[in-house]
Amino acid sequence: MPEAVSRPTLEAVAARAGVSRATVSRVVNGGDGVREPLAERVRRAVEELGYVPNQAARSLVTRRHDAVAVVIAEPESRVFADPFFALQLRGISKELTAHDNQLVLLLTEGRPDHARVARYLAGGHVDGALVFSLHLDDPLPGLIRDAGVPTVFGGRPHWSEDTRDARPGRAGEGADRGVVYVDCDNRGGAHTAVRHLVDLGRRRVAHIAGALDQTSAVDRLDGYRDVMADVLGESDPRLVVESDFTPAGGERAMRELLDRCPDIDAVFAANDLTALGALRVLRESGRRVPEDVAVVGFDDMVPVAEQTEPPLTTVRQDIEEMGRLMARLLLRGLSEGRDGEHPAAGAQGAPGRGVILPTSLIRRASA
Amino acid sequence: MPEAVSRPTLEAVAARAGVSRATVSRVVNGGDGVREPLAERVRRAVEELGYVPNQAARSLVTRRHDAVAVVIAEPESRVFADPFFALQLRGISKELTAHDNQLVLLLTEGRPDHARVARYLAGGHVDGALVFSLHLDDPLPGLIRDAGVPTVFGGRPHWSEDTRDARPGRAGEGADRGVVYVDCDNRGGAHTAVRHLVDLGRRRVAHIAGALDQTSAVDRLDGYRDVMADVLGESDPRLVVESDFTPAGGERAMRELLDRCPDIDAVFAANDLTALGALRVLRESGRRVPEDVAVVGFDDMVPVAEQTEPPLTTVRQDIEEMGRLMARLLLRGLSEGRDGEHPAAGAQGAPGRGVILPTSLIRRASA
DNA sequence: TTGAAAGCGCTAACAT
DNA sequence: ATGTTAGCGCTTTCAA
Repeated sequence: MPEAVSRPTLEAVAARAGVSRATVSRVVNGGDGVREPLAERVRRAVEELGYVPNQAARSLVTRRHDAVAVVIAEPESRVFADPFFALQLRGISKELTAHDNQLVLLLTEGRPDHARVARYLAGGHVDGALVFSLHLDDPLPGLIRDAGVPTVFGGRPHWSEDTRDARPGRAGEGADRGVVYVDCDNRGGAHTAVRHLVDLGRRRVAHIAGALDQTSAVDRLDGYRDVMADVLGESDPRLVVESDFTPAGGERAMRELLDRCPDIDAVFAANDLTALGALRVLRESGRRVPEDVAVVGFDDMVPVAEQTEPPLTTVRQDIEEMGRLMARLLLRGLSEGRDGEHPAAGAQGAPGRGVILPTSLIRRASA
Repeated sequence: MPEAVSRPTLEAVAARAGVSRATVSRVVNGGDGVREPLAERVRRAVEELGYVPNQAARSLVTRRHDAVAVVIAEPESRVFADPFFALQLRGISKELTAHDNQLVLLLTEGRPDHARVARYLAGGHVDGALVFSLHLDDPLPGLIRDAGVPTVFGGRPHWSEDTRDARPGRAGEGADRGVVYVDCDNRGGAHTAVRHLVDLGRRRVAHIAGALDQTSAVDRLDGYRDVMADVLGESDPRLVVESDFTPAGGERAMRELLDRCPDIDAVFAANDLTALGALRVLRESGRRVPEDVAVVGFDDMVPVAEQTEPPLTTVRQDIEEMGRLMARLLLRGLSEGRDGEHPAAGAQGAPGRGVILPTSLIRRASA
């Protein structure tokens, strides 16, 4: 297989078309200000020579890269293993592609990688970054902020000071104004799920929470509490167990719950995987689902939710759309930054801090 | 948040260190041929200024990008949705990172994207490509070949003319010599799985094949046939059904199989998801697993395989390692291409055509 | 061992 | 509307 041979340059195209480099450049970049017959000649020359612009040369002068970094921290964690990220990436990819941007994927595992990523971003290799921050104590988001790269976060960062972070004493504390992020309505979705259980007549509704160092877990817990407080005046703290978003964790939590309160008549699990574990323990314990205990999950990971026994009622979020939206927000911010507007605002401009996507309840057999 | 401010240049570092640009360049790139005291001064200046080389400028002259494209065709398909790709990406990412290369992710959906990807690769934006080709009729691999970019394939391409493609009349036909690819030992893994079932005393062993336009499905089928022919002299064609790697497909196939041959005493499913569907139908039909029918899957997608009832015996492949290996092969080919050697060989050099990773049987309860 | 200088291929002022 | 020209920041001969 041949090495990449030297590609034709602008110069070559210009020679072939009998025009100057500037003219070719104009045609190649949108071509306004060039009379049609000439433009056509140039286009033909481009075609004949198979000319493709050298991006490096172009970036050198424009200081743009038409490339965006996607940073995913700790791919070991559950998140990367489930279809979640695949879908999100797909959404991001579609949007970037539609705007002729490339996707540079940065996966990190641990500290040394953080520095590497920060350096890369600070190095101005990409025009912006889409960052998935997962854990409360993750230093990466901070580093990235410091790198001064326009950024949109996936999932509410813990320092977002958003009002939906209902925990007193946290909101606003050390927070940044103007952080742009996209998330699904975790709290609202949880609300819907628990409401559904309550509407079914259930009163002893337990919650298996996710890892509470992730905002999604916290928000879902808050949504659960909203309803419980609303309906029952107060929620029995014994009905909540923290878990870790995994099936094994779900099993452990369910056992603990059953141990504490054998009279549970419903469970809202922080995600579908957790629900999977819970279902198994419920079955082992001789309880029928949904007759004895109704179960609702979160995520609607279809391959999982449809295959459980019974099929899982769960809260769906449009994951691909989240990805697409993140990319759109970033690109919009970038182009605004370029077009003057609020040059200093970059991606963190007008659109406001966070965009929350709606969720919906998918009813199957488990509740 | 500030826009990316103008970063310090080589020039600035040179001025600060009181040396020429050339000297700084030397130090930054490995620094041989520069006396220690000077080199040290340069390093300090780099440090103080927070200098990061401008990759565009560098690429412009070196014609290298230290970037590799990962092309994944049809992310709609099952492949992208399951943890498979996430793991593979992780392996690739680790290896690339270790060699200071960036990962440019190219996801495609359909024809228009093919052209786009081909153009991108031909445009010389990256040094090489890692390509996942899935389907027999996928034009992408061919386009990529024509683009003249050093490439390593993930999974045996259908035109690999490898000897493990046992189907007569196919081998060699229109094939390329020297295609580099990495795959797991699909045929051997299938062999092991079926052998295991036979060793358990099963004789009516059925196979639910994957989509036979993918080489992995074909190779697994071949492995199954190897053993059946070996043990029973010949395999009953009614024991094989083609499916599609999905749980729903597995259900359909299992029904069909049960219909044709109610006396089946074992099933080898093309992957774990298929096995999942098969298990459900088996249970519905009143058969016990493994007592009445033993079941073996393929992939060892842990979250699935451990959660089935009963837990699934399956063939494991080291997916992350496959990714890592692909990247390693490509980078090696690239550096050989650069260092002279067989400049024309590029990534398709000495290492030979395909690298096949071993598989292993993970025994759980289903067989 | 170090420095000076010539581009890499492109865009964007500025001329015409 | 088109051409001329001056770099973008870097590596890499070539000279010293």
